[in-house]
Amino acid sequence: MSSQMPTEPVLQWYAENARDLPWREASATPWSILVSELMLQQTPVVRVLPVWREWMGRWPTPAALAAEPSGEAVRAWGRLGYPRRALRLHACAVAITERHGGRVPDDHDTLLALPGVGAYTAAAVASFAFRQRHAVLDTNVRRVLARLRTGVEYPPKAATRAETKLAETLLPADAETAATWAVAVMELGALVCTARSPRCADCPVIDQCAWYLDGKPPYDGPPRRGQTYAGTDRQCRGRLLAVLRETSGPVEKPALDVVWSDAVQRERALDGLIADGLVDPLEDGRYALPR
DNA sequence: GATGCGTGGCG
DNA sequence: TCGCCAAGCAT
Repeated sequence: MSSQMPTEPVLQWYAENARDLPWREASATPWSILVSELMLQQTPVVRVLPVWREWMGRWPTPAALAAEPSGEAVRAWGRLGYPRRALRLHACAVAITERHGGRVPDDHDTLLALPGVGAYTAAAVASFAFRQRHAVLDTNVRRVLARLRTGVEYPPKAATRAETKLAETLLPADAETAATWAVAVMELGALVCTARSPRCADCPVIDQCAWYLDGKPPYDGPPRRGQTYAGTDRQCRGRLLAVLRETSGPVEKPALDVVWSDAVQRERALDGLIADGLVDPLEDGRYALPR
């Protein structure tokens, strides 16, 4: 006999405990869901909420965003981090407007071809917006499955074939149920089966959790990545771009120079921002957000 | 497959 | 305090 499936208890838990997030409401559109997914890449929900609301009020359709300079998307991105995502979202809006009649595509492979849309985001939009049956493997789901079925505290750094197969095995046959299951497992990982201090007492499937039943053995693999930040090019880039975001028009070079003392690193970071299309060097020597 | 890419909150 | 972590993607 196969082991007990976690589907029903997780679905019931979700029905009773899901957060009221605006991109989950019935009024959410495929576009608003796509925007939320790009913003949520590596960024906590609480920080995304206000920016997402502003974006939806200002750019309710892909065409509305596509009509603006990409720099406006970068400016409105605020301090969400990884501002290349703003550029990619703008490029998404242009592609959707020009190639897909202004409608977010509902096909997984077509979604995958959009800028900034990888395996996770394509599956998430197909599932959440179009109620299709896809394995949606984000960091939350990977952690839940690692504990529940594999019996380890954390999943491997990079998603493996085995994880995908496992996720597909657990996917309910019915598409609508699968779509709810996908968001439910993700929510379980976000609220209960958390990385640092899991709230196992509140878990609806604790009775079948391989990790818990084995006494919650601590993580045993290679050291998990520690990304230093202070003094890095990333921090420098952030400082430079912040100046441009907070200024309405182009800025003079000295306005950029004052935010980072190491000139070599500063120039390298600025060149990187220009190469990424996040900063536009004007002919008069000033710098601006891109058109 | 390993790296680079922001930002801020929390244990 | 400070390392870890947060709905990844592109190269």
